[in-house]
Amino acid sequence: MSSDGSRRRDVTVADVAKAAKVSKAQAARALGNYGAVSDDVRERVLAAAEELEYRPNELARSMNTGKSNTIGVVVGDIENPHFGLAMRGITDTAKKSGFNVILVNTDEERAAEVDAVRVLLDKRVDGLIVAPASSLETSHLQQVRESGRPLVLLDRAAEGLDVETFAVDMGSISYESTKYLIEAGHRRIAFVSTVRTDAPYVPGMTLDSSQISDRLKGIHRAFDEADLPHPADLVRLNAGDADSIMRITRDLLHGPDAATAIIASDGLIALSVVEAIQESGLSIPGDVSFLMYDDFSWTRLTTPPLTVIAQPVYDMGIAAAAALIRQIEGRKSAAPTPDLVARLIQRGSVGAPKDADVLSQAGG
Amino acid sequence: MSSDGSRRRDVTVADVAKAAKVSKAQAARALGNYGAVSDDVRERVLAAAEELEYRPNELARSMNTGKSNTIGVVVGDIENPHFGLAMRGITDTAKKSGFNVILVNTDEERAAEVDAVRVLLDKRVDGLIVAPASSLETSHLQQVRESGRPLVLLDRAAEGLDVETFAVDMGSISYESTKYLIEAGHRRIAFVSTVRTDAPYVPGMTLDSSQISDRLKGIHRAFDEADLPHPADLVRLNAGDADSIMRITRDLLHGPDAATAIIASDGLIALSVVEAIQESGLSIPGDVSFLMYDDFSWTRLTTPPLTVIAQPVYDMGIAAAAALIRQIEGRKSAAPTPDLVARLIQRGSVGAPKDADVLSQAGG
DNA sequence: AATCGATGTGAGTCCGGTCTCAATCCTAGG
DNA sequence: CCTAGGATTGAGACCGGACTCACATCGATT
Repeated sequence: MSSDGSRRRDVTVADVAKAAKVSKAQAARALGNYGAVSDDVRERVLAAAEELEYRPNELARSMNTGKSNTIGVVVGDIENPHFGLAMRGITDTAKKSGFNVILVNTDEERAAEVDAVRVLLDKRVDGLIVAPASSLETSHLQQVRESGRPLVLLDRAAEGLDVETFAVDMGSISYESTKYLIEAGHRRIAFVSTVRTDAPYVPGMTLDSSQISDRLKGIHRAFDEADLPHPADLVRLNAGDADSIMRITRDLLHGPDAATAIIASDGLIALSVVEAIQESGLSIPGDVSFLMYDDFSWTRLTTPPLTVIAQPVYDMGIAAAAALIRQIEGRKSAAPTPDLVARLIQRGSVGAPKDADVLSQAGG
Repeated sequence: MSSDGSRRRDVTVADVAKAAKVSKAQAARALGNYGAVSDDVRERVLAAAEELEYRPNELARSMNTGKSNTIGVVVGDIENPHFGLAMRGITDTAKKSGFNVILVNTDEERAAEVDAVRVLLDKRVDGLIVAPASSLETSHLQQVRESGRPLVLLDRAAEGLDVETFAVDMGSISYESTKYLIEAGHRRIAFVSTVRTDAPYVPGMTLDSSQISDRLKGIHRAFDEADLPHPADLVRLNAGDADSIMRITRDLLHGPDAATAIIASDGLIALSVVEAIQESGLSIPGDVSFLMYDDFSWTRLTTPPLTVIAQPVYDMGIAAAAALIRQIEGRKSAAPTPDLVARLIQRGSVGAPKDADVLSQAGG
């Protein structure tokens, strides 16, 4: 079908052996560099291999070594730079140890994730890195464990699953950030996240995402500590596409009980929130303060530059891959897990609320 | 090593066959859904498979079908949202046809790319999508062709290689954009790119990247057509890390012959260029006009929003994957290649040059 | 009732490597 | 000169499915 002969049968050890006039076993030994081979044979085999442009079939090799030198990575959305960067950390690390990476995107759908894990297992990857869409329904991850293949989690934890997890401590950074906002005078602090829920938010409800639960707990803790009521009405989940996020934002900014600060749960949300704020003709931080998760480069270019919560995403990718590979190779944990801490980077998007007095009265 | 028994041997057809008290062949037929199998046997086999939690070994299957249902993707930098988005298009399309994607990042190093291609071929991927780091040195891609395995190119063309390529026509969009800048009064239009060269830029020199050559040709054409000299001194290649880009930008903005407009070759460059402009205390477009490739969401959030050249990156990914899969499945090109055209999106970062008169005199 | 084609079925081969095992070759020690 | 023991070597099993082939089985045809 294609221009030249096309389906040239691959050269195999047997072909090389024949060309070098030795047995298949000897050729395999010379090529695989194992067992005992005389210099004479080795030379002839290697020459023949070179001549025939022999390339070992990794599939066949994997089949009886049981190792594929491949790791599977399952993420929600590779289009999100958060994962793009983590992926970079993973592939960089994998390459160093001679591993390849199969990437599966789940669109944050649990069904897709279950499927992805199954397919990767069927493909006999040596291990899996998963950023679980749900922290609660983890039976498919449990199955990975049962299959005996190494698994590490990225970005999010999974309930009741004894697995190495590489994510930052969301509770403490959320607490810290909220405290920062409260100290700046904010009482009406909104939190916008894509996490899906069946019911509307009520404090303490069980959420699918450990990340988001932890962040909410952090917010809660900061409010409790300041002896202030936690404005549960400002927690907006189920923020899906750009339109819905903009609608939510407009809603938050509207009315007498408007939010004075908004925390965007990720970079994608941030884009739409900021856009909606700008479209409303409001200024940051004059009218609304703004805080977002992930320190993307562009956050320095807006006017004002945005105050962000930086997560060591690249390092998380590296750490996850390193740990997984260590497990695959059956080595004991040598280096302790590097501490993956998030940092609040104060730039220009957080200020005092416009009508601080009115609000503090309403709050107290 | 891990909590429970760990290395449980995988369940094979033979195991299922034994449990169902039929021959391995019959079990295989029932499971693989081919050949003739009586209802009785099928039932027993499926029940046994269920009971034993049988999962076919895709490796073994691939080995004698010769199909791995896997495609390899080789890109320069997955961290770059440009590729992140393309990757999304690829994985979405691949999944629909039951293909998995092995991703290799080359860091735009040709050596890494050569290696990546070899490894993927060894892994017996069914086809390859490559965004070649170099449009000139393409012998490794030629080898892919010779191996008979399908190959399509993404984002960049490769000299003298008869392969389906999915990229926008850089020449015309570059021409159009330059013309737009010239008509706005600009004569000193700078172009900043990461492309590596051994020698400093001279018009018409051979570049490693077809993309960049085409863009430069477009710029050239626009200048020629306007009967203006093309300011070759403002073409700045080898813009590597953020620091060097910022240095280049400061340099372009400095002195009597400063640039009045800057075109950033990609999103990463754009970030540093804009940052440098802002740091210099200059305003866009008051002091400098700015134009960049790729329409990332954040470009709408800066003040002013940035004028960009939008490329249908996601669609390019989809088209590339669809074409590759079509080739793999040996089907004839059904739908014609969708036209992948770039669009100039005028927002707020291009205006008239500050001292238009002075410059037009200098230009004419 | 003998024949024929359409199932059903099991034994065994093959894919392309890795690896075991027994046989053969060499060389140094006795 | 003979032999023990390590170095070489080739035959063949094996990994886990897919698939070929020869051999039943069985209802339908004439």
